[in-house]
Formats: sequence, structure tokens, C-alpha cells
Amino acid sequence: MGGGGAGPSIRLVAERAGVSAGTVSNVLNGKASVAPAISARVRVAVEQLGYFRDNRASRLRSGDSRLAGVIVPDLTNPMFAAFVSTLEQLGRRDGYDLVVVSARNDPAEEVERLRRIREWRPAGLIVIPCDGALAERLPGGPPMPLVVADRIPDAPRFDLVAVDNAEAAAAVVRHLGVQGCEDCLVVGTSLAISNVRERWEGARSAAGNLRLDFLAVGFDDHAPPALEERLRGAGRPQALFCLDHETTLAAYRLLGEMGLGAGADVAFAGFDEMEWMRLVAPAVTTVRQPVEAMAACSWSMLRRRMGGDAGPPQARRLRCAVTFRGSTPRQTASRSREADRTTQGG
Amino acid sequence: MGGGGAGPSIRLVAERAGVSAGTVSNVLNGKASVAPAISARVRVAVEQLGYFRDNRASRLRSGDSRLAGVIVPDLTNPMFAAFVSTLEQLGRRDGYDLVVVSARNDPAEEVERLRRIREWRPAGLIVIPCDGALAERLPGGPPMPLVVADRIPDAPRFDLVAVDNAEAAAAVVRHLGVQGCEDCLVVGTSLAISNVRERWEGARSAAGNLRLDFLAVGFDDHAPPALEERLRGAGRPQALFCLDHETTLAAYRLLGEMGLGAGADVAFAGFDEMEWMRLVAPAVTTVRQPVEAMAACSWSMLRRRMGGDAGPPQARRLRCAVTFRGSTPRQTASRSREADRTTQGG
DNA sequence: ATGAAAGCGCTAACAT
DNA sequence: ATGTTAGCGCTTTCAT
Repeated sequence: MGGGGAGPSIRLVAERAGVSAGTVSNVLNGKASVAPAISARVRVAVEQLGYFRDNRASRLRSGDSRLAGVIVPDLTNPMFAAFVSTLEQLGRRDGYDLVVVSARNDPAEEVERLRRIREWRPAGLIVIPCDGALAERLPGGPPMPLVVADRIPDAPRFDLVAVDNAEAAAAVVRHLGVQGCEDCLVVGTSLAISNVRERWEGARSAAGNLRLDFLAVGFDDHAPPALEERLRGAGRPQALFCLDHETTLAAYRLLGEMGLGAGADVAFAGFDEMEWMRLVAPAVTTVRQPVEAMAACSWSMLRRRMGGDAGPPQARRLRCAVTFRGSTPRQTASRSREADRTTQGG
Repeated sequence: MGGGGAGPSIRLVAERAGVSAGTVSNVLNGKASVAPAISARVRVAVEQLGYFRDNRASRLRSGDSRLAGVIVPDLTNPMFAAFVSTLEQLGRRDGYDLVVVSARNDPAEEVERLRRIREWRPAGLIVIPCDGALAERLPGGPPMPLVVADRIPDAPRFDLVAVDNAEAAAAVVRHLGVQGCEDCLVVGTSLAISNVRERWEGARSAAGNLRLDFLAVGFDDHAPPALEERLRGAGRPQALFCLDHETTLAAYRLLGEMGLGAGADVAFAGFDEMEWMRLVAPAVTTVRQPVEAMAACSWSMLRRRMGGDAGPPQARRLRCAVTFRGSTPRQTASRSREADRTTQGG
């Protein structure tokens, strides 16, 4: 099973087939034409010896990297897992090996990972950064094709693929207004993350008569006391709008622990659609991000860069889908069970 | 940003520092003692030129792989994502780079991935196989350290880490019996997967007076008509027990679509604890697999093998935790809200 | 303690 | 169409 460090070398194959190493290489890579008889002999030798190429030598010598690095903040976030999974498929289709790593939400680890990946000499990089300070984390050296996805770095000098955060958040807030909400508490992990920032700004821009307030709750998967306090007693807002995956989950759990019904006692909406949001009753109003499309877009941008395109940085914004469900019911009168209504964010 | 395929070579650094390449290597790897003055000169040159090592050349020459491969059936399965994430942390701690790939539940792709990974000459492999036929998929060649996790291959000649599937399933079934259930439909994706097989056998062994029936539903995330039919009308079983993540999700969704209440109309239990199972009401009785422990155990076994241990294959079974919740209520009289009760499976 | 030289496995350039 | 030679960037051995 596999080559335990050793494995036969191409020279051994050549010897066995009675040809030169160069010819074996030509047979295996189809680079130059080889006589059918020789080709067959080589293949037999390869088979008999269980030969397989050593990519370290091959790529070193040829200078052709055919390797791309992918770094995400957290592999256990289903959104990022789907992103990676899609990229993997695309990379493979185009003959690229992918090195996938997670920074585990830790900027220090992000730096470390970036340094280590680089030592494999990837032809390009796709990064979902931990936060906006990516530029300071990139190791020095000659520039390399790089696409930043999902989160926007402070320095605007990278190719970028993201979603229309502001528009999607605005759509949710408008909906809350239409449903008769008067005030809404908006929560997110941290405004240091561009997504959260843009969503909060989008929400504010669409507030109208709706009173909005923001609370940062951090990355702990347990909601902080501050949030619990805001939801307790008479001052409780009519609506709760969560701006990211972690927050949505933590806040929903908190509601349950406090005995508050999403929809019944507080209107509830969140970002990042997940399976459970359709399983609970009432189902949860959410913004679905087009993760697969983000991955596809990132990959095609990176491919172009790896192909040598040196134009100015490009930015693409993809559209989210907002699905209104029972957790954001009309505040005044009839709380009739309506079918889901989906709209384009923006 | 990183080294765009090029990057300065160690010889350039040597030249700049006025020393030989070997000395630069010694400074960077701390292998031999170098005079402080020289060492400092080298570091300055490294800094100025933005030099970083080329792992392809380094590992090729030294013969030290320090690379481990990880292949899982599906990265979007949260269990496997957690597995990989833990491994990544452990690998890094021990100075290993990890190549992580997904087979996307496709045996053909599994073969492909195994072949490609091997060309990077990893020192070892951790595999969660698509199915039992792993032995046939491993590329030929000299044997390499290999740990199989979670799913048991038909051929029993590998190091193995798995959970106590039978005991955990038996605990659930016993609980259903105690709760007064008379018949239970057991569903799983496929008996071709060892976990499902072992769980089904564990369930049967603990059935007692409980009538059990098995239905395979495949990998589609939508439940098949056969299941819907079994749940419709008078012949509906009192309990539904799902043997894996995919099935649990699909079946729960189906119940909702059919207007059946888990717990109220059918007792419901599943495998693979997920966040939503505590968010729905009533909460879902589930078996929690110790994923992080599986990853840790896999890594330590692989490390030992990579360290040269050539003993006979070892098998480790880790214990699951079964949590009884409201979805499996007493069938006869009082359906009182009890607090969660957790037990050790086995 | 340092330099010089060899060579890991492979592919590319050139020669035949 | 095939063999020969050189060298990718690095580490290691052997001199010194």
C-alpha cells in the first residue's frame, strides 16, 4: 500500500525496461513521442515494480507547481467546509493538488500556516482571512496569485470574492419593519470582521422607523451575559437579528434556555442558513450565502491569475438569498402560517 | 506575499552572506554548530532577500517526509470536519504537514485521491474509508503506515480506531423497550457501511420484546418513498431509530413534512449528535460519538507506526455517550418533561 | 567550524 | 525516436 518513503525510482524502471530514464519520463508524461514497443516495455516495468512518481522531485525539476493553497478560519464551520469541498472538486478537475488548512480562528496560527504553506511553493492561494489585517500576515517575498474570499481585508489590494452583505441585511431589516417591529437588537461576533460590519451598516441604512441597537458577543459558542440581560424583562426588543453563523446559533440556544419562543416572544432572524433552521418550529428567517458560487468564483479568479493575468485587483459580489419564515411573524394581528417566501437580497 | 514560484535560493543567501550553502543550511536547521557571527550574517541575508526554504528540495534530499495524508468520505459532514480539524492541530504540534482530501462519498474518487496523495511521499495515512472495500482501493507498492478510522474495512489487517457501535445502539434500543415501545423501525444509509451494520446488529441483540425492522435509505439527503410509506397510516411503528447522521437528518425532516411529531407521534432517536437536536422541541435522543478522541487516537497510533513500530495491527474502540431526551418519551402514561439523562453506551 | 562536492529523483535540453 | 548530460534547491558527507 503506498510508497513507504522509499518506492522504486525512475532509474530502476529504466534499467528494468532497458531504456533511459528520460524515455521513461516521456512515456509517463506523454511529452515526446515514444515507439509503441518501448512504451509497452516501460509500462510493464512500471507495473511490475509498482513505480509511482515522486512529486517533490518532479515539481522541483519542472518548475511547474500545480499546487494551490487554501486557508480558512475554521473547518468546522459548515459554510467553510462547503467552500473547501467545492474548491477541492474544482482544483482536481483542473489537475491541481490542494493544500487545505484551517487557522482555527487564530490570527497567530494564520500567520504560521501561511508561512508553512509557502514552503511548498504553491502557484496560488485562496484565503478566507480571520480578520481584516490579512495584509500584515502575509509573509514577505515576491507577490503570488492570491484571492481573498468572504471577508474583506482592510487593504484593498487583493482580488476579492464576497457577498452582498449590506443588501441582504437591509432586506431582513425592511422585512422586520413591514412586519410591524418597532425595535431590533442586532448581534454579531465582532465588528472586526468585515461581513459583520457591512451587515450592520446595511441594517442601519434600511432601518426607517425601526430602532436598531448593536451588540458584539464574541466567538464563544455560548451567549454572553450581556445578551441575556438585554433579552430579560420589560426592555426586551421585539426582534433579534444575528449577523453570523456563530451568533445565530448561540442566540437561538439562549432563547430556548430562557424559555423565550423565537417568533412568539421575539422575532428572530439570522445569517447563514443551516439545516436545523427549517426543522424547528417556527422555522427561522435567514440569509443564505451562495457558498458554492463563491468557491467557483474564487477558483476561476485564481486560475486566471495563475495563468499570468496581471491586471488590477478585481472584486466580485455575489447575491444572497433571504428566506422569510415563521420566526419573523407579523407583530400586530394575524400570525397566520404562511409558506416560505424567498427573495433576492438587494 | 509568498514566493511566486521563484523566490531566492539558498545559494543566493550563501553568496550574500559570504558563506557556503551548507553553512546556511546549518544555520537554518540548527543541525551543526555555527559561529555566532556567521549565524547572524546569514540571518540578515535571509531577511534581506526574503528567503524561505523549498520543501520539495529539502524533503527530497533529506528523505524526511514529515507529511501525513488524511482522507475522509465527506468534508461537509460535521463529524468528519471535526475529525480533520483536530488532526490538523495535532499534526502541526508534532511538526507534520497534513494533506487533507475528501472522497466526496465516491469510491472511484477515493482511489484517485489515494494515488495522488502517495506521489507526495507521505510518511503515513489516516483514512476514513467510503466503505468496506478499502483494501482493494489502496494502490500497490511497499506498505506504508496506515490507520483506518471510524469505518471498518472488510480486510482486518489495518490499525483501526472506531467506536462501540453495537453497545451504543443496544443502549438506545433497551431504552426504547423500557419506555414501553413495542415496535421500532431502524433506518440507515446502507449496511455496506460497517458502522450501520454494527449498530443494526447491536440493536437486534438488545431487542428483547421490541419488534425491530430495518430499512436502508441510501445517501440522498431526501428520505425515500419507502420510508414515508412505512410511517403512514395504521401500521406505523411506535419508534424510529436512525443509525447515522444523514439518515437522522432526512428522517427528522420527513416527519416534519408528514406532520408527525417526533416524540408525540413516533418515538425518535438518532446517531451523531448535532446542535439542532437540542434546539428542537422535544429535544432528540442521540448517540454522541467521541470524534476528537478518535482523531487523537488515530494520530497517536499513526505516530507510533511512523516511528517504526511494526507490531501486529491494533484495534481501539472508543465509547459513545447516549443522551436520552424528550423525543423518546414513555409510551404508556405520563409524558412528563424530564431533564436530559446521559449514559455511557455499553 | 566551515567549504567543497556529491546526489536525492526527476525532467529538459541537447545530441545522436 | 532515444540516450546523454546537466541541474532544479537542498542536505549531507567528507575534507580541512
